Amino acid sequence: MGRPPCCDKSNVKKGLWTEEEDAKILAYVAIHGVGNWSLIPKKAGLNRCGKSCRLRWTNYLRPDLKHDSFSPQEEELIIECHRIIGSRWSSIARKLPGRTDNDVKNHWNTKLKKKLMKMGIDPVTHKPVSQVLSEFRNISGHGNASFKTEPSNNSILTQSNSAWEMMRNTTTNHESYYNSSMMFTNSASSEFQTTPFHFSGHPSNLLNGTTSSCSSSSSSASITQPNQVPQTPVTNFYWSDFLLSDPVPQVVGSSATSDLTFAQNEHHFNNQAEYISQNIDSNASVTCHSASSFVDEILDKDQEMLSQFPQLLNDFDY
DNA sequence: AAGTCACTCAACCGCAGGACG
DNA sequence: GCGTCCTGCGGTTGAGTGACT
Repeated sequence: MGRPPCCDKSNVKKGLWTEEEDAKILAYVAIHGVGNWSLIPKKAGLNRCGKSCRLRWTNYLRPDLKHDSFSPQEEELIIECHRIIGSRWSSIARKLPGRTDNDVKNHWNTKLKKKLMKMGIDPVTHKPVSQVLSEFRNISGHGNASFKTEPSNNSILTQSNSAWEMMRNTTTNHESYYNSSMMFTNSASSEFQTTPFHFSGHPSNLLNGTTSSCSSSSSSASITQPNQVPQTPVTNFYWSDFLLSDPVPQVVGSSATSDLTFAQNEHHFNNQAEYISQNIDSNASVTCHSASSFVDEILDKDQEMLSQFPQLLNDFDY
């Protein structure tokens, strides 16, 4: 027994909005304001679902929205936010005046993910692809060679859009743990090496180069392995500094700028992750092997985070 | 010119949670 | 406490469009 539909789907118009429909919503909102969207279609003379009206207003008609392309500063901010909180698009959008969660989500899926991948950075973990796969091997492998790394001209990125998505295809059990721990994992070495490799052995979908289920990804993505090796971060920031103020600078208008370059931001957050991992619990291993279960480890980490860094969570509406 | 493919982005869907009676 | 309504959210879809063959 599912939830009843919000309206009679068979009798409401769907698809793109016409100028006339937009005008009706604008006129209605100008007089009555927003709210009670379920009644707006009837009152405004629209044959649309109320939910659709709200979405049209929220994502397109709102007068405070920006309809121009994303600035480099906005893109950097999205990447930074995504690194910290993941795909909480509404939270990220709130840091970007004039942008909606839909805008941010679409821009991420169509542009920024590819941008990161071209840099050899996994867009899910924001770590170098080779490191992500190496760590995954440590977690899941138990020493067996489900896949191995070896020099190859075949970049992993030619086979999949994301190392993370490949892993997700392999197993889902590790996902939540890995995702949550990634942010706080103190890398054994901060010197990342983007060693090209390819899989050998199962899973077959990896062998076959099957792309992920990501809807916006392109099967044509053929990205050469970057020669650049990310440099060892220079410690200029500490997590506690980060918490003193809003962890993510808000872009105010299109003229807003960030003092940090993209590369500097990479270092910025690497160091924050390193710092917090050292302070959360020196006794807690960052690997799953020391925990009784994935869930236990995640819950433990969450509790530690909440007790020691409440501001971090508050800033992102946890 | 026609067909195919990849990409973008507006819109839809289902679910979750809060407010309220 | 329960049911209903409303809103917000993240994931996904598909129409439109431009590039390419």
